Amino acid sequence: MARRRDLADQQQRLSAATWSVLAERGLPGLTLRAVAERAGCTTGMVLHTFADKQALLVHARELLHRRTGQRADAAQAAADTPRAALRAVLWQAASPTEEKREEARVWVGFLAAALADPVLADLHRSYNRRFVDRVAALVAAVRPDRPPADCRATATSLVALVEGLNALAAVDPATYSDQAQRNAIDTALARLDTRP
Amino acid sequence: MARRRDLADQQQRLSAATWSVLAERGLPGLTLRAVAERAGCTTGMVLHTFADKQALLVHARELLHRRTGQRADAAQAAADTPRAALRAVLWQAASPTEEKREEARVWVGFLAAALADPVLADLHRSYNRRFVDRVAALVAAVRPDRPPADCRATATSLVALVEGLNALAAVDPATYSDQAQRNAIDTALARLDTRP
DNA sequence: GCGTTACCGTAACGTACGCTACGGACCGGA
DNA sequence: TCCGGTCCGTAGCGTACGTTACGGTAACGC
Repeated sequence: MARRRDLADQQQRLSAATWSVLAERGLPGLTLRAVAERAGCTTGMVLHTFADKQALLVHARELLHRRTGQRADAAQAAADTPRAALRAVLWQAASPTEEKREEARVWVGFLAAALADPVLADLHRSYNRRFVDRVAALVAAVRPDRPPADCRATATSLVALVEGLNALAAVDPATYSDQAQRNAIDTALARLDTRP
Repeated sequence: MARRRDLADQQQRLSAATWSVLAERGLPGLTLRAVAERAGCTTGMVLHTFADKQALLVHARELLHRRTGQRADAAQAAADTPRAALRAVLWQAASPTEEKREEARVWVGFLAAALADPVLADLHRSYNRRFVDRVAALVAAVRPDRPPADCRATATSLVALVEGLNALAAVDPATYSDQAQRNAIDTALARLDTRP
């Protein structure tokens, strides 16, 4: 036996480097060389940690999901009412900080990549549906009187609104300012009260 | 003098080929060779018509805007009331047909490209703001009693919802079915009645 | 009809990509 | 201390990209 490495740690660091490059240079700028440079190693090490570029992409996509999922968990747990939880989850999905704008850019990059990569498309669908499920459960908690199908429709609509705000704010933060985003979400949420 | 060519026609045909490749292979698959093959010519002709690849991209982006703009014009003109016009414009922006799904894919591609290309980012902002202006004017026509700032906020929210639906439906048409999209838009529009 | 000129196909250049083969470096065990 | 195996940096392969240079070709004016 000899030299042992922390595989998980390397994967995480390389995923973070991948993400950083994605956010900064966009999808076309995401090359193994750029990732290696950002991570402070060589392409050899990158391809010893991940079998190929697609494996790296998949792992970075999972990392993005984990980050947003954890933040959603935290927002949900910190709220004391279902209504506050729903609002907190949607607000955190919007992008008030620079860090989350970066996430939004990466998200858009992966969305575009999913259009041509079936594996990434599967991941996107899976993660997005999980997000819809989460929101639908919260909507059902806020309005237990509504049929589940209604809650699900409302949830898909809310998710589309939030992701649309995120995507548009990534390119035009002036038009889709933080305040505009929160305003849009709150207005959409107000419908939960006024309708039967 | 000698051989004259129809520059505008060539630009249009090459833009269409660019768009077709974009929709089918995504942004990474958009190469000058692929465009030339799709257009039935060579890369030499492509680069005699457009100075470089970016010029081709810019022209294709303008073409996308022109198509969606024309369809919005038609939808708006065919409606007899402001409310019907607003609904028609938003519905046509959503993607009920395969042709518009293609447009949605191209739109997502250009959105991602805009994250790394300042020129495309400028174009995106310009076109998107024009769309927001159009929707805001329609909202103001439906509810003349509301202050313009309110109409604009509602418009940005509606645009974010529509573009979010488009983007998500491009990758997951099962979850974001045509009916789900129209349902979401109509529900958002219903707010125009119920609120003061 | 013929020369001139605009036009475009051909071919290739330089670059950067994903990926691989190989050899040295490093570390745990004896 | 030395051995053996694991690990990773180096170098380079083949490919495909954007772009360019050049020569052939087709059309217009005279």
